[in-house]
Amino acid sequence: MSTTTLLPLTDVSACCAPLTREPITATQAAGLARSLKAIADPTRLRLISIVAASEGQEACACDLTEPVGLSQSTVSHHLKVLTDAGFLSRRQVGTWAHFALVPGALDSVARLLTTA
Amino acid sequence: MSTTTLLPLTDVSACCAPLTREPITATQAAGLARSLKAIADPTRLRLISIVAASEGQEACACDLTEPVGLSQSTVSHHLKVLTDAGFLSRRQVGTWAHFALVPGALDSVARLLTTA
DNA sequence: TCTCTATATCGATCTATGTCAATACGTCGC
DNA sequence: GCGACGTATTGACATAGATCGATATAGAGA
Repeated sequence: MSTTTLLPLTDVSACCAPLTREPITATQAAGLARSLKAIADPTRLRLISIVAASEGQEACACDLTEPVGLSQSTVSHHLKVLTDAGFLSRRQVGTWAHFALVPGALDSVARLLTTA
Repeated sequence: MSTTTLLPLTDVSACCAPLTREPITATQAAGLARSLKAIADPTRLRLISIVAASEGQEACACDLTEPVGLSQSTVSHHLKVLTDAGFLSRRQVGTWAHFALVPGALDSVARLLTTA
């Protein structure tokens, strides 16, 4: 797995009709499910939340391990999942890795779930 | 497992601050993750979509098995997951089971993901 | 009551995933 | 170049979850 260079969020937002307008296709469902799976984890939600609440909606990886109370490798894995899914972006600054919220990524998912 | 009488969506919507305002607690993250896990599945998204697009946003279970192309027991299981999570409601009509969208359930999740 | 039909539950299996320890990779300062 | 440090990757393990066939349950009708 891992290096799947896919742009799930792009696909998802390309689909225009909200979930509740008309039956979605299997392909659309798979795409949206992939995005939702990426954020359907307590740790990843907390990571997103911490990043989002940081200065400039960006945080160093070194500041993310301690708050969630998991090992460094596990946090790194979660950050990769979120980055691959298009919710976070990664910026390398010397030895440090900075993660930032991708603007609109969460919103495009939220929009698909909105019935109104 | 199974008969866990919990009201995840109520808990979730009780939490007011959106995900990106300030770091959410582990408990809040767990609750939201549980709701998201319930809809982070292609089949369940399709079931929701079919129900939502039906007359009165309600559909008979008998009409849900064929469209998703899975066994009856699997579809029944998915419907139970969605019902337990508070996204669908179940109404018994004789032998038939009718499932309907719970108004506002998807929206309350969507609202938590919205950054604006 | 008996049977048919619709739905739910059970048991089993296979896959996906969260987690960690250990290790590899890359960058910085000396 | 070398060692220290931050991060990513690998391998292993345990648990959760998706799926199915078989069975149980329950209501409808004859």
